[in-house]
Amino acid sequence: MEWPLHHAHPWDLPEDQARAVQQHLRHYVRAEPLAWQQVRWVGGVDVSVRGDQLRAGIVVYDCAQGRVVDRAAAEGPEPIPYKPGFLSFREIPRILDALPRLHRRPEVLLVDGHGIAHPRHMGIAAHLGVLLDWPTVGVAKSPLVGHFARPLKPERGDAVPVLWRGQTLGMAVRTRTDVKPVWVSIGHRVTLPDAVALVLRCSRYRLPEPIRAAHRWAAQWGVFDVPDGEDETADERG
DNA sequence: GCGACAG
DNA sequence: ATCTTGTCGC
Repeated sequence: MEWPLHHAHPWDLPEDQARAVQQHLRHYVRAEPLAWQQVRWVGGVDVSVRGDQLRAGIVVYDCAQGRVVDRAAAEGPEPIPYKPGFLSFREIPRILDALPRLHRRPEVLLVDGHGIAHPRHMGIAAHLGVLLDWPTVGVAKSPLVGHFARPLKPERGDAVPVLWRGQTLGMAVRTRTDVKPVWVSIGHRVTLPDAVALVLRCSRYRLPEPIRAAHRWAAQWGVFDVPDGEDETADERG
């Protein structure tokens, strides 16, 4: 399955050039409505680390059936060490390796990490979205920049704007009562309210099901194929 | 200058 | 991210 790249660029860049790439790409982010009520196939993207190796795991979660219907993975050496603000340069290359191995095209991708809630508005979800020109949402487990507009209520469903330098960059969302919130921000081609609604719709626990599944799948080293009999034949018979 | 800092 | 047992609570 093809995933054409837009605004492609090198990945092995010194920090100042990586920063320049981010400053450039931020201008291509678009906020568009996404009919989240009608979305059926939601992608989950995550990367796991083992020693000096990275493994990207991508799943396609069928909201109608409530299960994973496709998955793909890719492994490779650690490109650069982790540096706050430059996560995408470390993880996206492996994600791009895994994507073409999918059989099913997700309508939107939920990415483990921030979208535009980033010092230069170029968190991993925004970066991936612009490269693919495909809808993406960032779902992070901890903040990178910004502060709450008001305290967050303990009940599932509450959400507060995350403000930074006079702008709303995302929302802290309580996906489960009495559990630490997640930080949701747009990646590309979605609006913030739609992103929050979608995240809530596919969350049973703290993290959305597609990301939970991608997390488990990314940690399953050495396997790259789809789960047996889960997708190919059904896809061909449409 | 100092502290903070997704995964 | 990863290294890791038990433990508290629904």
